[in-house]
Amino acid sequence: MTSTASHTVSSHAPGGASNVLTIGESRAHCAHCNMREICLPAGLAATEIEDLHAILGKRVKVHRGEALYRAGAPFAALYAVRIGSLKTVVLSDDGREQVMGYHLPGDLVGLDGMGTHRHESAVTALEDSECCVIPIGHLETMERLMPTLQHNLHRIFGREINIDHGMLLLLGSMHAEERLVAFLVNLSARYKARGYSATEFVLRMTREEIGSYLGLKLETVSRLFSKFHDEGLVQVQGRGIKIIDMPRLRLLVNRRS
Amino acid sequence: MTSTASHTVSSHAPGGASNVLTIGESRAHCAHCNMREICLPAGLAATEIEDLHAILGKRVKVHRGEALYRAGAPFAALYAVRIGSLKTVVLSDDGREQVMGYHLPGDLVGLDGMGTHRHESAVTALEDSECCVIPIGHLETMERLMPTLQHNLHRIFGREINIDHGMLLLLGSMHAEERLVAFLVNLSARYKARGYSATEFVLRMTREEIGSYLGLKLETVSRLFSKFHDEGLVQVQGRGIKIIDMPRLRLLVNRRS
DNA sequence: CGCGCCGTTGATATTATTCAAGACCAGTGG
DNA sequence: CCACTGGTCTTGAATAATATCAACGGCGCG
Repeated sequence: MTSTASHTVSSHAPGGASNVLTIGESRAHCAHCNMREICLPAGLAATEIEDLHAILGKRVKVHRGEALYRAGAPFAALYAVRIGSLKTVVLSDDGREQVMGYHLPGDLVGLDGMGTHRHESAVTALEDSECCVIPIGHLETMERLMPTLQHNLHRIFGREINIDHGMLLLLGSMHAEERLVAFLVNLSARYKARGYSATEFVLRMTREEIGSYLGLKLETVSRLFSKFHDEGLVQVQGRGIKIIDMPRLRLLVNRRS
Repeated sequence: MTSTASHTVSSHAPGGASNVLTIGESRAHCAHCNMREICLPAGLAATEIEDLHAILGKRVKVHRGEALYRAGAPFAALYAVRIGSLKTVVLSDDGREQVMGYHLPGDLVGLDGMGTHRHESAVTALEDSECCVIPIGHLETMERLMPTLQHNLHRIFGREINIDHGMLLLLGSMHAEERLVAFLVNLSARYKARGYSATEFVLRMTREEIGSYLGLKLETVSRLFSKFHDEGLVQVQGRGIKIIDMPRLRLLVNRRS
């Protein structure tokens, strides 16, 4: 992980001249991070953000396909996604793989380790990504000193639970079509909240991963995309998505039976 | 576990008003509660448990079929189940109901309110039940003063997330049969952890509720119970369950497609 | 260029749902 | 005591939804 990577990825890094050495060089600059409003420091005063910086570890870069952490790894930190996207995956005993989360910049990952102090699932980069490391020991200390941070953390835990409940509702009570629509609508909202286009985005998961995430087979996902495309709801070109008729999409999520 | 109800509530006056009845007398006695080892105070020193008592609200009694809280209610407290059993339910926009949790004594419920400060789901008693109330404001204060409590809470949050992930795995990748077996095996383990029989227990949910919980229809649940019964895996008599062949059950959970 | 992964599409099989009928059971009132 | 009632549970047959199997096209990459 401390591997001083051979090349810089930096789609964001200003000025090429800046340190090629390591991403750890600069601690995360929450104050200037685009995601500060939806990430951990949301609502913190400037001075508090400084305090928070004091406990941040170095950032880590995760190449596409590589793991931020694997199932069974000791729980040492939470991670805030800064750039890129990642998936949370669990492997059942018999080798079946299930995608349980799809994480965009600003999301906090790693919470699955809090219960047992070991990560129960693995997190893998879907593209070259970068995460801020928040060592858990330091975080707990800081939390005791900063009620706002404590509160933020609780909010984030709660949000995580709500997200999971949303997925339970999706998997437990929706048809294939509704699931995929809900997935698209949800993604749209999340991209919008992050300042990206709500109508045009690129999926970072294969059909198989999307299927696993939604409890469907990859063929079903593919067929549905084609269907939506034909019906003029969404333009689909491989992983490129352009939402054409959002109102009608929303109707589809809650159709009866 | 018929918890010495020496101080049970004086049956309230007729003309019942609120569905939730607070118990005036005794604060919860964690120190003597059968569930202390799996509940919030697990691992706390005796003096710490006393401190924890200081912030506990009154206990509440919830009659079968009534709500501990409803969706949309302001988030004011967490609740520890003391006696009985409850379900967590969400109602989707179009009126579909989905059971998302089945709670036994020792479980902490109400965490779904942490994200937005409103409960996103409702919790309803499946039988006459009793919960300890832990006001959230007091809890956050206490948490700052007691690292052990803070840590316990984090563990519980994490456990909750792991439980949800388990359900996601179940709903996302298991067949009907596997789901129902996993449900039984899980229940068995939870009853065992609480000092009850691991092989004989009574379901507190209807077939429909179980189906909702597992993403199946009630008829499917019924058929599968009959099938398991015929195969000598489980004796099923209405809601009475007696596990006959646990090893074979375990095999069924992870059968390859 | 050829190879491997990914995505699409069709035909078929399987699984679970839906619709329907009736049994069971506890509680209620005549 | 019995019949009645409403909710729950079981079971069967028909149906719909999704998975599976299979073939092929495309794209990126070494």
